[in-house]
Amino acid sequence: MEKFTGLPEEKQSKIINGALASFSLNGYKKTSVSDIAVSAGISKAMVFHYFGTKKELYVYLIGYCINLIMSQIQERFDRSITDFFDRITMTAGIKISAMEKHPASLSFLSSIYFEQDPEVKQEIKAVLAAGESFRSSLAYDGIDLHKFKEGVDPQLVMKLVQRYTEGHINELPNHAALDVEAINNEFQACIRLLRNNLYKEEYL
Amino acid sequence: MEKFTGLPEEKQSKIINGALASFSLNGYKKTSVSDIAVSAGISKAMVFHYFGTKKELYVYLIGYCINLIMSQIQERFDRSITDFFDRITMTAGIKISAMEKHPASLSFLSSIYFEQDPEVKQEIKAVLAAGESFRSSLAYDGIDLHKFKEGVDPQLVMKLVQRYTEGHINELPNHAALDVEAINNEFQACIRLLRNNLYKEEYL
DNA sequence: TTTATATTGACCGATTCGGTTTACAGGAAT
DNA sequence: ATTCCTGTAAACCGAATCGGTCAATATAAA
Repeated sequence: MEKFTGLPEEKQSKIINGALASFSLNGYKKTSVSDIAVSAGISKAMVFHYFGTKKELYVYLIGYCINLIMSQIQERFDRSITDFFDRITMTAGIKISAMEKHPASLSFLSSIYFEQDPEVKQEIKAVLAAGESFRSSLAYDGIDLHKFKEGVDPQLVMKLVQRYTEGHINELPNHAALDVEAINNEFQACIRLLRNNLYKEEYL
Repeated sequence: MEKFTGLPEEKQSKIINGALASFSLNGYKKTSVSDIAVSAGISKAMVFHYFGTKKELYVYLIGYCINLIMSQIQERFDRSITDFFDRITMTAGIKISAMEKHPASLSFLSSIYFEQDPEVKQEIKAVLAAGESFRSSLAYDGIDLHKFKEGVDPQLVMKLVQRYTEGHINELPNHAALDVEAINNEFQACIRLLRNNLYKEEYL
């Protein structure tokens, strides 16, 4: 792997982005190393020279993308925000900016969620399990759950909001940059609605 | 092909939907006939028995899906609506209901738009060209273009609206049935906005 | 039981797969 | 000039899979 990490950064990016695009588009099994080589503008032999096997490349990409968004999160995450909905708004903001800066990595990470090939399923499951607990800690740690009305399950609210933001983020690449703000506004309006109806009156 | 069209309808559907799903997911080249057979619950030999070749199957699916949405359109299209925005609202309604009734066909038709394999590119180009003029006739034939303010290009407005509805329709499968109405409302609000700002005052 | 048909598993040559090996181009050191 | 690296790709490998065929079997009508 040092063979690869020693490369000039620009070349690394080209290879990584080529591989990410190929895998995102067709999944693990249906993506051949030749595809990746063509998409990265190098020969097939170089892919093996750099990464050893197709699987090692795939696993490397998973780690690479996760590191990328992890650093994005650590850079912008503000643990001092303890309000449930403010926290959601902040994490959504991080997601959107990550989508703007590293679209290929994000779409690759969503693609691994559906990957079924037994050759990599294990590795994905592990990384996804780890990510799950991390994500829920981002959403819940230090949050004032007592602001909710009785009978309201924050976990359920989280699921709801999650699906909603997913839809919006999927839509993002289809729109020009100008629309992003409008989408954001709509998102915030939705959050406001939920807060108004799910919080106890004294916390509005 | 009569081998296939003579089959009980339910079996035909299963095969068609399996093939549509496979092709939509992985494109022409990356979809093997074995994939389709598994997805349709029959043996690979039967696919060839029914359709002759992989390409014939693909071309048949294109025709099948186009017939499907064409009949949907003819069933619900109202040529007497001459207002530009009313016409758009109507066609969007048709699209959405088609998406609800035949999601696999719709997603297959969007996938052929990006298909690049030379074995089928020609056929797709032909059918797409024919569709283009048809679609523009749906949008423009008999429309009162003089309602627009001077300097407003209806073609441009069409492009704008088209992109907007695309985004919403892509989002559709991600949401529960209850959300569809909300999305529709938002769509109509957008149309209203455009009409208010692009029509001459005497037509508001 | 015979006959016609629906269906498939096994098979074909060709291609492509993941992965290896060899050969070559060019710079550094001798 | 020659040796010796090193980064790179073309050619190659056996195995798997491709699109497609066919002989054989299961099924049902006669």
